[in-house]
Amino acid sequence: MKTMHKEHTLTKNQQIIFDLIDKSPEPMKAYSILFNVQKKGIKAPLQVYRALDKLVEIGKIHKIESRNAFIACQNSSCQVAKATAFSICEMCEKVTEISSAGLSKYLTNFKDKEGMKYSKYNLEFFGLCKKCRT
Amino acid sequence: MKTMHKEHTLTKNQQIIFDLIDKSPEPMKAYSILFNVQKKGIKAPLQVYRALDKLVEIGKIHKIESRNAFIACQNSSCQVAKATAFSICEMCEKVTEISSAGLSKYLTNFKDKEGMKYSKYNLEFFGLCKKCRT
DNA sequence: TACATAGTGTTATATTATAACAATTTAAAT
DNA sequence: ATTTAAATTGTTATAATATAACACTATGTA
Repeated sequence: MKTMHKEHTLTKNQQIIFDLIDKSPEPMKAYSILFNVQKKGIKAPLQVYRALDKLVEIGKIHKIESRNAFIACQNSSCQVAKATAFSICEMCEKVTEISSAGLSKYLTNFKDKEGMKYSKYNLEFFGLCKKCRT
Repeated sequence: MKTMHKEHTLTKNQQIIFDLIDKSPEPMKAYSILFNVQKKGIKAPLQVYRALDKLVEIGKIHKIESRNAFIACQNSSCQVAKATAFSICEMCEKVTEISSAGLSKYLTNFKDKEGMKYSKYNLEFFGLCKKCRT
């Protein structure tokens, strides 16, 4: 078997939208995506949101909740985990996905006061990126 | 000195909106807040959003980003920290603020690949609450 | 083939949030 | 007490984000 993950063959709309997000250096907002794919025949918000929903579901992209924006996954394990962490620069809005085994181990093993553990989480760190700090 | 924190005396609108959120057993959405305070003379979305912005800024409430909803702070240290963590039940939408010294210590000491540390973060855990698990 | 599931295209609308501007209140500093 | 700056308010309008509903089409699989 080549892989453990189901191969999600993307549909036309999903592929168009994924390609756009994937080559963007920064998170993209839904209506900016819409504007950019109109020449490819995707004309309505719902077409964009449906593709975004699916891409998020299968882990190809993530939503940056505090920014209502979408970024391509940098980390193959997200296809199964739904456990995400990002650093966000409050000056230039640069977003970087964090893939730290230590962090994810700590968070998946974290127990709340009732002893409950969580395999799904989203963590957003805020600060100034290297460039903006200098 | 009684306290280290500046006392933010809330204005009328801020107090009305804080009281409403504080006595709500669940996170409240902006337009639900608006509906509930109209009898008190707050008539426009902007009046609500302005109060919400201020209350978030001074740490009296927090925004649950994945739900676009607001919850009163359960944890006095938020007035200074802006470092928040929540558990969210995906079934009943119950939200609980997590205050764990261990977790906050781990996260504020966490270093990314470039050695960068972050004092501001927001973490949302997802799962099923005690009630919904049974 | 036939059936179920997922995806599409479309119109309309719901929900969340901010812009701009004039007036008023508050805090603090003379 | 008076002046001044900063914050808050009230208001109208509008921007930005997201979903409902419905008819139709494509795809995978039994």
